Amino acid sequence: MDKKNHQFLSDKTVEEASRTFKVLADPTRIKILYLLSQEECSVTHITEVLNMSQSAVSHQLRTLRGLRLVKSRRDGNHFYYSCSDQHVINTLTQVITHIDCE
Amino acid sequence: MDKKNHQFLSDKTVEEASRTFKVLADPTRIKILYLLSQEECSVTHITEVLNMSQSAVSHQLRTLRGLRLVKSRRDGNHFYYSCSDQHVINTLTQVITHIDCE
DNA sequence: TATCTATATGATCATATGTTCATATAGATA
DNA sequence: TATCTATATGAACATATGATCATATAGATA
Repeated sequence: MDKKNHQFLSDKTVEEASRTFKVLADPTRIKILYLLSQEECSVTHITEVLNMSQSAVSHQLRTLRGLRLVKSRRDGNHFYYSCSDQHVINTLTQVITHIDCE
Repeated sequence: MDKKNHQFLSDKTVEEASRTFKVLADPTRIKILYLLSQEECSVTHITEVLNMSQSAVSHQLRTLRGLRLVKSRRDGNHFYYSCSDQHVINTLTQVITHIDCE
């Protein structure tokens, strides 16, 4: 039971890290975030590009909004979404880059 | 439907990224990987440090082994585990560092 | 050799999560 | 104002996942 020079993680840190990775663990959210990292998009546009149901996209956007990873602005009947957490985007991009360069 | 200068992700890339993030999404695996990133550990040691059942730890190690994120060596009755995917460790460390510096 | 220790693993069960379906709503338009 | 369009959301359902329990196994030791 000798405690060495470890950096122990607090439960809070672990939970927060888990939360971050959980968001990125879903293929649909990966696609949405990657798309939004390149341009602001309306829900309809996301739906068309990803070839998904409007409902599924909206639900995922709600999740992402709840975690403050995306933000939206209204223009008439359209809502335009964009990324609002550069760190998460960086993490996503790094992993994708690493995968693609193999 | 105008396709702009997007980097589109292949399904394979998305799936692979998802797989990576899924592993890191579980608190138990975060703790195990972080511990192993600091020192090689026996299953018993992990079990004690993380205060978890031997079975739960073994199951997670099996998962991690299957994804080649950890490797093990035998010494008599003990199995010593260590990390074998530095990129995943880097990703984990970066996210944790970002969380802790806030 | 009988037993103990360290580890692995299959089955089961509860929980979490993502999609679909149906429906609600606000702004635009006829 | 009636209707259409874009988006949001609750309910229901199927699937995935992690922990536990019971048990198996190989090496160490009495």
